[in-house]
Amino acid sequence: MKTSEDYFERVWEVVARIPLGRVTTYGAISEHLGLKSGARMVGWALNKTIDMDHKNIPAHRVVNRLGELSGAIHFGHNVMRERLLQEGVIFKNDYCVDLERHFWDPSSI
DNA sequence: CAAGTGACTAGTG
DNA sequence: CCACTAGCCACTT
Repeated sequence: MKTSEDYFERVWEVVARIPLGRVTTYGAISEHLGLKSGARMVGWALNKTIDMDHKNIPAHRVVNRLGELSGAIHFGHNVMRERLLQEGVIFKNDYCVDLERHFWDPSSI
């Protein structure tokens, strides 16, 4: 628990910096944090977020590399989608956002 | 302690 | 973009 705790905090810090109406990917976050293949751990961190009621963390702005709302399973389908729609995110279909248009690079801050 | 699981990704065809 | 493989690491069983 202790080793991953710092990592979780870092993830939350990055996710909290995602501008409104923008999205990023698990891989981009993990890479920005220096982990070569920690994409799965990013998911874990966000899952913890829900458990702890970290609603300050806009986890709905994190999607997989294809722009799919892979997190909607744990978020509640409609919730994640509606939240993104409310922020003006364009969807390619019900389960996939337009990543080309809304992608935000964590390193660009 | 071994094997399975998961909000993943990159490489290859 | 699809299908398949391998790598990844914390956590659960």
